[in-house]
Amino acid sequence: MKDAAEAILAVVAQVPRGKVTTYGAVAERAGWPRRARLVGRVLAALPAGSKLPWHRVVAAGGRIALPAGAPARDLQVRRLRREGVAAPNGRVDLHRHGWRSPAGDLDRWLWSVGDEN
DNA sequence: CAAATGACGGGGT
DNA sequence: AACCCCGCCATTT
Repeated sequence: MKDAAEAILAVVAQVPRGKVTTYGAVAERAGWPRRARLVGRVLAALPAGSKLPWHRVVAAGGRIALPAGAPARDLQVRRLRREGVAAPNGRVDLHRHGWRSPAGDLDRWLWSVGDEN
């Protein structure tokens, strides 16, 4: 599973400031569809002073996944806030801050490939 | 070895 | 919107 962790961390590292993505989306982009939980475990194992923007990863629907009361949760919310991403009620608006990979969307790609007919 | 446990997700009530 | 339930699966009990 070590390779998976590597791919996941690589994806998280790409999430730009002021944008957020979801566990499921990260898993998908990392090449491990439906393994959102794995993403959660990998991030949970992150060393204390990691430089990765783990705070830009939220649960489906924009929910902050960390349990209420967890110190890391507050840190995440503060960091997001500092980047201009508000999280009222422990929620971020994905329509507004959701990360759309720059012009390389998977759906778009799937459509443009099979048009050689 | 069986059961519980999550930084998850989606569908149903 | 708030829950509940179930599928998911490596780890921990």
